[in-house]
Amino acid sequence: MRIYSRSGWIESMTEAGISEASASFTAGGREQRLVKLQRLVETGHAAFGRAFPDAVPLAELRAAFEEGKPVKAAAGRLITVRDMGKSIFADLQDGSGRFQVYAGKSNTTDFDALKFLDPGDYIGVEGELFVTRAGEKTIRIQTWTLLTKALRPLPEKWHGLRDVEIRYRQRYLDLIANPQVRELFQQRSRVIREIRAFLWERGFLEVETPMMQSQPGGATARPFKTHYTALSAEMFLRIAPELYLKRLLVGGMDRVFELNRNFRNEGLSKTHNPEFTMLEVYQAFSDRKGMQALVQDLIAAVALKVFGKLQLGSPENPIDLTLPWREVAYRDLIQEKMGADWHTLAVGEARKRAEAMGMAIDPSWDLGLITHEIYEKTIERTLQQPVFVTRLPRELVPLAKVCEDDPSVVDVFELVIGGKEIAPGYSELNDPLEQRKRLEAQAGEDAQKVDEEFLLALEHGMPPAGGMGVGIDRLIMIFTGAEAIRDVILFPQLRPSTEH
RNA sequence: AGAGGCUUAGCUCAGCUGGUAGAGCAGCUGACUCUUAAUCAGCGGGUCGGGGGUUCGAAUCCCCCAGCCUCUACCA
Repeated sequence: MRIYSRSGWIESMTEAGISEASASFTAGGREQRLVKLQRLVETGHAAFGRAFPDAVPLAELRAAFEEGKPVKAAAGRLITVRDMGKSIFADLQDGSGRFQVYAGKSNTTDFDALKFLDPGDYIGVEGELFVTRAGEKTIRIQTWTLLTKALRPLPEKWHGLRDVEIRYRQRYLDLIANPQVRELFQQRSRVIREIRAFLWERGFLEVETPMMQSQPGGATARPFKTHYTALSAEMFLRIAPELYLKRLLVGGMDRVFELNRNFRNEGLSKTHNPEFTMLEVYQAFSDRKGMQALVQDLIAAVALKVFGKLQLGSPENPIDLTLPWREVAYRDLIQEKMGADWHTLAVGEARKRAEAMGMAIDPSWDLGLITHEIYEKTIERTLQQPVFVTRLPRELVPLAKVCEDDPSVVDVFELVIGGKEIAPGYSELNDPLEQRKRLEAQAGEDAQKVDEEFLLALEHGMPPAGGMGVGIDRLIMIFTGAEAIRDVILFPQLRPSTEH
C-alpha cells in the first residue's frame, strides 16, 4: 500500500524491510512509529494535519475551568500516555502549559485508532471538561484529529534531558523536556519587549544600522571577516553599532537606540558567545550622569515588570536591584581594595604586590596597566550588588570625554552586577580633533584603522550626548540566575559537528 | 589556541584489579473504563564516540582523532 509517497517515508520503510507482516522493530521507535503512521492513514487520518483553528491555549482552559463546559478545540503534543485498555489518560502540552485528556471506549470517536498514537504526537481534541476522582481537571475527548505524527521518541519523561550537548544542539528537545527552559526564554522575550517599551515611552527611536561593515569600529575586538562578491570587497560583521548611531546624532536624531546582535571573533566561555545581543542608547544633550540614571531606571523597571520584584539572581548569588545603586570612582575603588598608598607606589612595588596575589604581570606594564589587570581579574568579580564604577583612566576608553576636573580620567561609568560588566556608559566625545588623536593613538598598536567617515561626520557637529550599552545576554543571566550565557541563548555557538 | 576531565541502549545512568554488555524510563506483545513516574506479565533493543595498538581475550590498558564540559588566553 502506497500512501503519501512524496516525502519518501514509505520508501524508507520498504528499504528497511518494514511491512505490515513483519515489523522488525528496532531501537528508537522510528520504524514502529512509521508503521503506526501508516495504520492511522489507513483508518482515515491525514498523515500530517493542516490548520486546527481556534484551539484554546491549555492554560486558558485551566484558568476558566468549569465542570461540564464544552471544549470546541484544544490542541497540543502528547507528553505521557496512560493506556488502561478501554480507558486512556494522557497529558497534552502546548505553549502555555499542560492539561490532562481522557478517552473512553464508550464516549470517544475512533477510540481504537488512539492505540497508534505515541508521546510526541500532536493531536487536536473536542470534548468537555470534567474533574476526575483524583481531582485532576481533564478534557473528556469526544472527537480527535491527528495533527502531527512524531517519528522520533521524546527524551525520557522523568529525568528529563540532561545531556548538555543535545540540549544546545537540539534545543527543541530541551524546550519540550524542560519546562523551566521554556519559561526562561519566555522571560527573555518579555525583558526585551519591556526594554523597547521603556525607551519608546521616553522618546527614543529604534533604528537599525549596518551589521556588515567595511570598517569595524566602536570597540576593540577582533571581527569576523566575510566577502561581498558583487562589490569584490572584504567586509566585516560589526563589533558594535556605536559609530553609526553617533552619525545619527549628527543627523539630528536626538534619541536613538538599537537592540541587536554584535559579533566578535573571540573564544567561548560561560560569559562569552561570539554573537551576542547588545542594547545601545544615545541621547543628545545628556551625559554620563544622565545615562547612569537612565540605565538604572531601565533595568529596575524591566525587572519589576517582568519578575515583579527587585530581588533576583540565584540563591548562591542573590542580587538586589533596589535603587539607587552605589557609585564609586575607579581610583577610590582600587584604594578601598588595595590600600590607600596604592596609587603612589613605584611600578616595581606594585608588580611585587600583584604577583604576591598570584597574578601574572608583564614586566613592561606600567602602574596603570597593572592596576587595571587587578581590577579586571580580582576586584570586578567581587562586586556582587549593582555598582557604577566611574572615572576610568582615559587610555581605556577612546570614545569618551575626559572629566572636566581631571583630564587623566574619562567621564564614564561601568555598571557591574553579579561580578560581571553589564553596561558601560559615557559622556560621548564630540570633539573631532581630539577624537582623531585618540583613535590614532589607539590604532598605532592594533591593525584597527581610523574610521575617516566617522570623523568626517563628527566634523559636521555632533551634539553633546550621553551613550550607553547593555549586554542583554548577561542582563538575562543576572535576572534569571543562569550561570552560563549558553543557557540564555537559544542556539549558542558550538563547534560544527559531523556526527549523527 | 593551551591544560585537565568526560563520551556505554532513544533518554537517565551502573559496569571494581582486563574474562561473552546491565538497570530504570521509552519501545513491542498481552491484561485492565478514573490514571497521573499508572500497574501487572512477557519480549526485543548496543560498532561501549571514531580509528589504531598491547593481549589468548579490551567498555576497561596505550596512542591518534572528534565532540562536549571546566579552567586559562582573546573580550562584553
